[in-house]
Amino acid sequence: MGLGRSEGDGPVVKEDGMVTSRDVARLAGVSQATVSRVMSSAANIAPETRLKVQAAMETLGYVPHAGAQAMKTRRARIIGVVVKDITNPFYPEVLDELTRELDRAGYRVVLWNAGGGSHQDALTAIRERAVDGVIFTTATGETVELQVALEKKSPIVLINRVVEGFDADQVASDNVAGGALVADYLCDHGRTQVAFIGGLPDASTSRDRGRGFLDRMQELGYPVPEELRFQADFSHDRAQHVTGKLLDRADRPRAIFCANDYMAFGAIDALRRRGLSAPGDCWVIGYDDVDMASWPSFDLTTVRQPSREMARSGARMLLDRLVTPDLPPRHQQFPCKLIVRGSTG
Amino acid sequence: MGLGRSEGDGPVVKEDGMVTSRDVARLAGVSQATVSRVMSSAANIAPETRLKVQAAMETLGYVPHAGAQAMKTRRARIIGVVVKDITNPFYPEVLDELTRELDRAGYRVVLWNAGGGSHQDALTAIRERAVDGVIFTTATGETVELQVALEKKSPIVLINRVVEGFDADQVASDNVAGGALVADYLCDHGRTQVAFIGGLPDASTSRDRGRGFLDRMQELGYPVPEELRFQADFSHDRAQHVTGKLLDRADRPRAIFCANDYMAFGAIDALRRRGLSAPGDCWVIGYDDVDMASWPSFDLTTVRQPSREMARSGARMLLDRLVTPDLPPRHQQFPCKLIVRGSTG
DNA sequence: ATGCTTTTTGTATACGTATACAAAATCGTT
DNA sequence: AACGATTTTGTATACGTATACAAAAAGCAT
Repeated sequence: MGLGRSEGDGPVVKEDGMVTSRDVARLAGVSQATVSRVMSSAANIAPETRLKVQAAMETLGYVPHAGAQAMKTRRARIIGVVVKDITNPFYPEVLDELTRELDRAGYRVVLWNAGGGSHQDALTAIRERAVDGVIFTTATGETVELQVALEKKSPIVLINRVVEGFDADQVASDNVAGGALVADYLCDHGRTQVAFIGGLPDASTSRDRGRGFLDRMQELGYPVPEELRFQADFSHDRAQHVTGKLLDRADRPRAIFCANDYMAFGAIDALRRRGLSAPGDCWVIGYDDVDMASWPSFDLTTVRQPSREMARSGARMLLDRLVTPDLPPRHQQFPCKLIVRGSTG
Repeated sequence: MGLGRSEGDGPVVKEDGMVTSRDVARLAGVSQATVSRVMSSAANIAPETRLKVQAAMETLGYVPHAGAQAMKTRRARIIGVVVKDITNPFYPEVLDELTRELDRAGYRVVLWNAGGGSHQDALTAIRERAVDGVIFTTATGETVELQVALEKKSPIVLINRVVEGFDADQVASDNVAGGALVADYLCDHGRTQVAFIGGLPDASTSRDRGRGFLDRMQELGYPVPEELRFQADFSHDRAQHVTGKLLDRADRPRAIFCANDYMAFGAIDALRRRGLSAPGDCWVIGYDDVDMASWPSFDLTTVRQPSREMARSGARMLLDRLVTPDLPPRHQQFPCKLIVRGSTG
């Protein structure tokens, strides 16, 4: 074993600015392998060697190359998160929680927002080993691609929206029960002529909330007629527009249930635009209980789903799966709760 | 050159699932280098070879390994974006635009949200070559670290918040002028006893908007007394709280200017909580003109800054810099415009 | 056909790190 | 002091891709 520097005496810093473990080795007078071992700290290293190496890393400002590490370790330490409309305040809350949880676990987060190709690109990113796994918050009809990905054992978790019969980890709230809660509440208060504004027809959230609500209304003897059911793509503006048309009808409904809060805000805005208000002229109920729902400006009655908890749980499922790929898929469902506020009653 | 397969005849798919360019080469009966050339399409390739290779890629489902590519090309094709509070609706709008623009350019986006270490970790990510550059939307006092990073020629762009004397690309709106606009408007309408709610004292946006506003009020002969100036950390809740205290005073101010819309919503909420309203009991003015500001529920008078355009511009600056690292730093400033709505006048 | 230029392809290597294996150093025991 | 066990370190190589260089093939004019 050499007595002096094992790694020769080249320039310590190249014009490129990149400092490699070899540079550190050279300065510390050890082999590159030893530097690597100091980094992964676990190994057997003589205390003085460790100090020498750490000093060299310090002076050179060594930072390992993420790509090289990813190649060797087969882990990128990056998680992808797919979202469809980050402008809907529900998603920032979920993202807030996801970034915190993943950050805590030492992962970075790649964000896909909107863009038709988001879901597909996220799956590609897994195959490129650019990300270790992906959390989908807005899965819908792309079941085929997802299925293919699953068969390749891609670590995937669905949160919020869920795909039936899809054998991956999934986290959702009990949307059917949540929808039913709303029906019960409205009927209890004698509001039986009501409208429903759904989101996207192929989103499980919208479907289940609608089903739970509409089925229960029917059970209770007050079926919601077709002409009082709408789809507004989870968009504030479309919900506002739809509600506007509803309000212009001769037989104005006495309550509107929206499949999420964001659309409920649109409904309230439609009322306000006409000089009307909730609950005076029409009750409005949302779903999610985003922070804004509790603001005095909206004071929205809504079904609370534990969004942040769901996010955390989804993140942890994914992290678990990265450690133990053969874990049986888990489907987790959180209970919901009706939060009564000023937009009703 | 060899007649048969140049890459031997190992297994075509390993248990790992990873398909490498070597596997493709083997199947297509060419060398790994040729596969690589087909990928980078630019090179000289015989049409039939290209087809053979493409077919092989297709059947094997080849996707290049991001880490390996990053290592060779010294480009990760990832851009970092740092945000402080994604829950503030201003940032989702900026993010929406950034993700679109960067996606279009073939870049993925790593998001840092909150967390004291965000800024620092983003800089580390550059040195790890995990990202090619970073867009900071919430730069404040970490000037030293930024300066160090800059000296290492790290591609950095600041948008929204800006750091004086910092020689990197920066995109902002003319916040001083914007603040002055508000002062002019209020005085024009005889509202001279006014309060100011700032964000964070070390955020350029808050500082400049405050300065523009307060200086102009003074110039016009209506200095805003110290006890009507507040800091509410750009938070809805704190602004609501501060406004509450303002409203409880004997000499209630006749208008409140908030350094961003999010806080203005808090101010409006404070009014509503007390059964008061804008503009009846107190005018409220915000800054940013986020989508929500135009919702009937808020109908907020505000200073519009072209947030989305700023985001796009910042993204392009960064992309330019990646191509031409020695570009002289550009400071871009967008003009602002007062948007008068129902919360005043 | 011959010799030339141009296109196409293969060989070899580098990027920066992690790790299996072997060599060296250290330690403890007798 | 000598030997074996243990700790520490170095050597060599692999991860998957891109590319400089050289070799082969193809094209073209004579």
